[in-house]
Amino acid sequence: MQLKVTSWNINSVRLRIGLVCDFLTTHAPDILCLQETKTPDEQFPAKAFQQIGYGHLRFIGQKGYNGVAIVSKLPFSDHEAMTMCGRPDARHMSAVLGPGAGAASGIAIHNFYVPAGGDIPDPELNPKFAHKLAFLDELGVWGMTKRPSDRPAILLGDLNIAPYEHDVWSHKQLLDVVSHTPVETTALEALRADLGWTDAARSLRPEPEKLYSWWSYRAADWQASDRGRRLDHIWLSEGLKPTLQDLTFLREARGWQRPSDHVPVTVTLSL
DNA sequence: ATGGTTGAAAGTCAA
Repeated sequence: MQLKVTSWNINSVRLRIGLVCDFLTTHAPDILCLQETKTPDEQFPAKAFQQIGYGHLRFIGQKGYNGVAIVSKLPFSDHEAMTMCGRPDARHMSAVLGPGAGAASGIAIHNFYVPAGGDIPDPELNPKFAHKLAFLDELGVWGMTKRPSDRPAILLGDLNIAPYEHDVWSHKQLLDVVSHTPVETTALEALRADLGWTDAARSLRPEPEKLYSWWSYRAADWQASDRGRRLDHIWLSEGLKPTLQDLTFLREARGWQRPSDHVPVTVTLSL
């Protein structure tokens, strides 16, 4: 079977439920992982997903900030929302595909929303940046000590870091801009490599090709200036690496009516 | 060096 999984920072799932449903009916991933849903659980638009064939939902949200969701055609056997950095931030949701998911059963999906980190790249001066670095530390500790290593897994989400030179429009100009500073990029790369994850995007489309998943709302013309960054990632555990068939950044989604500033990133696995 | 836009929310904070 083929398994299609999408990660998308939606920047309010209620505001963009129409776009999300259009995306699902057109591209039909088996699983969609959302970040920045900005929606308390009692207001999550579950029915809209259920009506178009996505009957298996796991979400955790807050009023106005953060929030993650896993929306799936395939059933789960288990799920968990980890509390990160001791805060009620709703920045993680995981689910394990259930026995009814065919060859995909047993695969764990980990959906993360890493803190953006504010503007000043100094943990002494900026508590948001300190929080981001602490979150990355905790992610590394979780990967080393808590994640079952015998279970195939996909780690994805808005990691808010563009790790490589060609993950940003100008490596030199962004070296002191939060999302591309050496302290962040080395921390992310270390925890990815040390834990044996494969970066799906760079596995199929290596540097120096430019790859972006986010373009600022502040650009006068995002398409013309094309000052993007690759902040959204899909990582595969060792065993899933040979199953990777395809990867797509849906750049056109940035040009939709009232778009998110992030576009959907999708992998297709052949199981 | 600064400003530019968006969302949730109802003045500002976060991104």
